Amino acid sequence: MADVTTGEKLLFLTDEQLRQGIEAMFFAYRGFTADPDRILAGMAYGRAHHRAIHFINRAPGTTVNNLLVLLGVTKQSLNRVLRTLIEDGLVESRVGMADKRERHLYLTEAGQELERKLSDAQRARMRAAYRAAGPQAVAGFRQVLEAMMDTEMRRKYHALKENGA
Amino acid sequence: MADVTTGEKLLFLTDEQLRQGIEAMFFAYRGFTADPDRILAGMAYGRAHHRAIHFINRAPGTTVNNLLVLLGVTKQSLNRVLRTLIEDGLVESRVGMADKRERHLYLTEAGQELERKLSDAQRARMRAAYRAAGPQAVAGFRQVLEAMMDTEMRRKYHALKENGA
DNA sequence: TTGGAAAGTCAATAAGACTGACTTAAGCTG
DNA sequence: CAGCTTAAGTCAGTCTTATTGACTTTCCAA
Repeated sequence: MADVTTGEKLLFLTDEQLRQGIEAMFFAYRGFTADPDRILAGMAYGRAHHRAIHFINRAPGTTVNNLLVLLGVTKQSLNRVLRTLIEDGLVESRVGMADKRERHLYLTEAGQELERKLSDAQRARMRAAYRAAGPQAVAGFRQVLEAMMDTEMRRKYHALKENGA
Repeated sequence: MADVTTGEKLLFLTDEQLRQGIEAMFFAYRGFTADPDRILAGMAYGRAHHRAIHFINRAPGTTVNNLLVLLGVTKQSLNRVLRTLIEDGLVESRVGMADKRERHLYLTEAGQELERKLSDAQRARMRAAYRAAGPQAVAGFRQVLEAMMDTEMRRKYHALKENGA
């Protein structure tokens, strides 16, 4: 019976429990993106723009290459998004001081305003979920999510936390 | 100071904490979909096919309309995916007994085999994350995810659980 | 000074989604 | 029975986000 691990652990590692976790992730992620998606639907922007804006706000001065890796997209993909954001005056691209090949990205006033609008909506939902579930649940939530990341992404996640802390 | 809620709750409801939660969701979801995506990349299928297969397996005999709402896509979108799956012999579509307008969807042997392959990979990651985080964390994880869903989706999530339990 | 890295661009392609319009078949209801 | 509604399926066109591949410009560094 207790061939793999303790009885307590066996209880929640059944296929059924794991499937429920998978479905919870699926449905929750839909909720997670729903509010920003709604806001962006009106403008000429999509989820890709939101992600770029989020991470530029989070790590101001980040380079294009940095952002590329963080978002997990190709240069060409990001460039299209970035170009419209720069043209529309939401993002500023400054030539690097030390290395002039690099471009450092910053949100303009207008960019920060949109960022606030988007993240306000997303944080409101997050806050409600956190409140409903309680502090202990939140700690567990964070632990499981972190364990679910690829090693490389976990590294980047922590790097961002240092930044914002 | 304690104007909104208790001190204990204030601690983890700072903007910074919420932002970290948002980023954790983003990075974890990437990990969550990475394994099935890799498997499907070789074949002519994508994430949309995976989702259809998952839910048909989960609720065998479900109707097209049911699946539509569950996945949150349009009829035309689902139909393209479903058509290829039926053509390739992974999904079977049976005319309804009670209502002949309805089509009930089932996985064939081949469909079940692919489902197993995909969900094995996804469950392996889930299992590893659950093990690493521990039982208490898992309970919290589930609570927060559930609180994050839209009401309608939470209803559907519970309906599926009844089904599979 | 030359090789390689960072950024940017052009072109072609694909998956996955959308709207809108329309057909077919079948159920329901007055 | 006639007529409205519902479930499914299809055709056509569009959009966003992503891809690969090829190429240029700029510039750092050995």
